[in-house]
Amino acid sequence: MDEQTASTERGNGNRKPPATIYDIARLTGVSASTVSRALNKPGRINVRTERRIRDAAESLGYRINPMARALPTGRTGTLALLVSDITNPVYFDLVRGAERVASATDHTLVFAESQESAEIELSTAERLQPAVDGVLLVASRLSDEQIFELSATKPLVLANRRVGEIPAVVPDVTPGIIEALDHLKQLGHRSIGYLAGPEASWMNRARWDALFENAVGRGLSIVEITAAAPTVDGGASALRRVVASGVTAVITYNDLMGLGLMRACRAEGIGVPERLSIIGFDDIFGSDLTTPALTTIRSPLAAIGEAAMRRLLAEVRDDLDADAEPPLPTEFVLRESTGAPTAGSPEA
Amino acid sequence: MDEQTASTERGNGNRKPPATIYDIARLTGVSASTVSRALNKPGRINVRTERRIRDAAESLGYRINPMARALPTGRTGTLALLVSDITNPVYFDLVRGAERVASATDHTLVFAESQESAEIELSTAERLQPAVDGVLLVASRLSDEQIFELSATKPLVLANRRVGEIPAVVPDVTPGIIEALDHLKQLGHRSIGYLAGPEASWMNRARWDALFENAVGRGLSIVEITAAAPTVDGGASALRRVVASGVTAVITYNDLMGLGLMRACRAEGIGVPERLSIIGFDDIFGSDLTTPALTTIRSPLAAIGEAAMRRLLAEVRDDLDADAEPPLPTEFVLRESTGAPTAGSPEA
DNA sequence: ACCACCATGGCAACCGATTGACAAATTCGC
DNA sequence: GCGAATTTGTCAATCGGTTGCCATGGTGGT
Repeated sequence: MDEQTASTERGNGNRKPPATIYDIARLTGVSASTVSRALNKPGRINVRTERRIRDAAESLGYRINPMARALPTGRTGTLALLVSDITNPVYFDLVRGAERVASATDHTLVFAESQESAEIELSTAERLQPAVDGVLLVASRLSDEQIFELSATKPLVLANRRVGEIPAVVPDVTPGIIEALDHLKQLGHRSIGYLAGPEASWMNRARWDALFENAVGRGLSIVEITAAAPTVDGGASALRRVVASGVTAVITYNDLMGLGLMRACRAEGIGVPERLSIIGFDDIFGSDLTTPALTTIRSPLAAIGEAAMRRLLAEVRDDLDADAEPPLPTEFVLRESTGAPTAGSPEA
Repeated sequence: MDEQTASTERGNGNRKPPATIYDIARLTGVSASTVSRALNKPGRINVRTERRIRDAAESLGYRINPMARALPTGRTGTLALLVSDITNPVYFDLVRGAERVASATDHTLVFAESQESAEIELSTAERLQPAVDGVLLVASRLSDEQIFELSATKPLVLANRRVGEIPAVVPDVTPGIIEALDHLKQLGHRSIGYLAGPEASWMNRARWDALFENAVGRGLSIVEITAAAPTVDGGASALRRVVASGVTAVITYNDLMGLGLMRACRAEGIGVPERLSIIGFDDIFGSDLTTPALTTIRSPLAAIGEAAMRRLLAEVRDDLDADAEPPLPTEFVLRESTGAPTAGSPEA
């Protein structure tokens, strides 16, 4: 006794089934294959016939069924973008740049987050892979092996991480860091702290390494300070350790932590930049809205998103050129959260 | 004779074609249809056979091909989410809530932005529709007719907008607004401004209407002030008009504009909240990081995203219940950008 | 006139999975 | 022990497009 029969009677209502190439074929009196060619292989079919077919398609409101097309061709026309945390403003511009390139090339972007969990990241990537032509992993937390395996199945590109020979797009952190260090040195700072990001983050390593290298070269002392999480709260709760370390300036793994640190300073009555100079990383939305506005090292996020997506498209198309990647330098953005240390000359 | 070891010869290299149910069938000595049933219809197949098949699938690293499945069934297992602007932090939590529900039900979320253009929104929606089971339109800028048409093709749900009988999830703006107005009245404000959002925004209308209704009922005077854009810059550039209007407090269409207004005040030396009280809308990321921190009317964005996605899933499944939607009240969040007007009692 | 050649359109075999109909094998009732 | 009921698994059609190959007819060169 199943009432299943009257499926579309009530409720959701009456949706007209979408038109197919067979409908167009019937309407114009040609075969389906002719319709298919008229629509995709310009020139292959007589212009007048093609016109008729296009008109018929138009009048029927025809939209190609991407699934049906994907089956024989193997191309889905969609690309996946995986980030660790959507609510992290760092990815805004990156996502946006990627989206721009994707839609400019008539690709659909599927987007997912891994909630900072390597496990979720892996299962999500695996779930997505069969449905897309390629995957863009942003700041992946996976192990090198896992990434290699994923990359063996479908085209894969990394952003803000490097693994073996797998195509990757990463900014050059050095320029911004050099500027920042020079700036701090010139202000009179001698001892600098780095409020570190997640262990598993490749970018965290890259930043620390560049920082270390260049600080030492300039005769500045530098210490790594650990934090609970690369978030506002993580930055805030690290203040005690920062103070205890005795540094006069801190560079944080990202702006979120810088902002958190600043907030904690305010709560504790520690003047920024009088008693502590703070420099963030990334230049996310909002870092120029605080008081004082956050000095930071900007990553060219939109450009990274675009470049990574272009690289992925090349990979999908199996283009063998794609070498002319322009460099993506970071840039020091001077705002208000840095100043001379208290031991130096007093404010004018 | 397994030369498989040489995984990455050159270039993109040699990707092994993914396993199909036919591979499993061959390996286990049954037919493809048996494999299909073993994997999807628990109980339909002998348990021992099913076991063998599942093991074989596992060992081959089998992943179902969503395209191939979608063809006969008509179900793609993916849902589309369309927002006007990804870089608008307002959508963060909403997107996240939606994503959570989608992945909890094993659905893939496709995500796109319309860059505040109705035209792009329409074409994107049309492009996405054939590839998904349903569409979630957030704060759509389309006309009612266009939305009706889209909704005639596939299941569609609206968030932050209402059109006819189309399923929609919108917060109840009134509670937060009442609290905000009471708060301002109590501080001594008599004349309030509303810095308006986009003409085409349904939510802008809804907020203004509720504001107007309740302000009048409280004996407060209220004026609508237009702004160029619902952004930080739009808010900043509206400061002159705000000042000219003579109001002592402003409620802005969203936090972005509130933040912009605050920034402009700072640049002009206008004290907040001493000379102007500012209340935003939404409680986006960053609104508690400024100085002063922005008082705002919070929308339950994550809950909206979740509810909307649940509604969409019900729609897709053709569930006929789905009436028990809990209300989604806004909430007043008191921070530091509001205070007594200068004409009132001086600060203690 | 003869033939090569090109433009045009149709036929049919896929792509990978689903599912109704049915055959073979097994179990059960009496 | 015989037919009936129930499992268990196979066949073949189908979803909507794509594409290699072939058939047809017209054109032009010599």
